[in-house]
Amino acid sequence: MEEQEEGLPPLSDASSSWKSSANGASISIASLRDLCVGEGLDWGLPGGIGDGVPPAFDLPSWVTEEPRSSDAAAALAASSSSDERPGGKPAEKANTSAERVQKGTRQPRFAFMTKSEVDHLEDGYRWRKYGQKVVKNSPFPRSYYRCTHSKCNVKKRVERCSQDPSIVITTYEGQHCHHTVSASPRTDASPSQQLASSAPQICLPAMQFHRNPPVLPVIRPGQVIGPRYEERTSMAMERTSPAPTDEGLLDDVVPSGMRRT
DNA sequence: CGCCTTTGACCTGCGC
DNA sequence: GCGCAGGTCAAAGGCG
Repeated sequence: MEEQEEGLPPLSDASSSWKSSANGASISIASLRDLCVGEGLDWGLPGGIGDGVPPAFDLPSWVTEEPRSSDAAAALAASSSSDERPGGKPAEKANTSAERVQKGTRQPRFAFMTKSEVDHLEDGYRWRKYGQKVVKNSPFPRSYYRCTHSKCNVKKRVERCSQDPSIVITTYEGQHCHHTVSASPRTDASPSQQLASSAPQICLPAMQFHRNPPVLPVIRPGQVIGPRYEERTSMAMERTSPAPTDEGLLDDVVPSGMRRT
């Protein structure tokens, strides 16, 4: 993953975020490509959906479709090798590493950086927490969620940035096979009402970026992103001038009924 | 009662 | 082969 440093844009203008009108949480998006660098976190933000930030480099193909390298394949395979083992019984797991890799590489993954005090961000879908793990070099546990939709195997991981506890990192993996949250019997509110009443909110099932992936400038480790972004945005999920290519994207990922305009 | 979170155990991959 | 780390399972308990 050494080549990731090539062609990276200056950091100063590389931002894209939304700010929650409810609690001021600012939301950014990063690529898993950046998440995978581990210790030397290079947090990417999609300039393509920022406020006028020009695309600086193209996403590697593996971010959205397949790994482009063995490292990426391994990373993806390792994290998603059990995607298709309902019940998690060993006998149901892929029998060979090749099979596991093949299964594991099909899930597009994207990450959001969110400046928020709450860990689990309402994004329009319903999630069930299935695990929590303390990760190395981070004082904060990582939580694992799965979409509650019966036929949807989208997962997401939520963790706090060890360098800035105010930042929540949400990594989506997979692609929703349904459009939006199915109203829970437990809640009286409609999905849009749930969205409207909960915050911070992100309405970007990021895996749908695979059709129109954003480009990702990078934030250096330790760089504080929150306040600066908050200065740049005013409303949650509201963008005054989406990039032309994002209009369709926004339409795709944020059902019109869910959008707050 | 159904859904959710919590949490310890287990599995797998990887590096040494 | 062993240990570590990440990811997942599943039982137990809580909550509305």
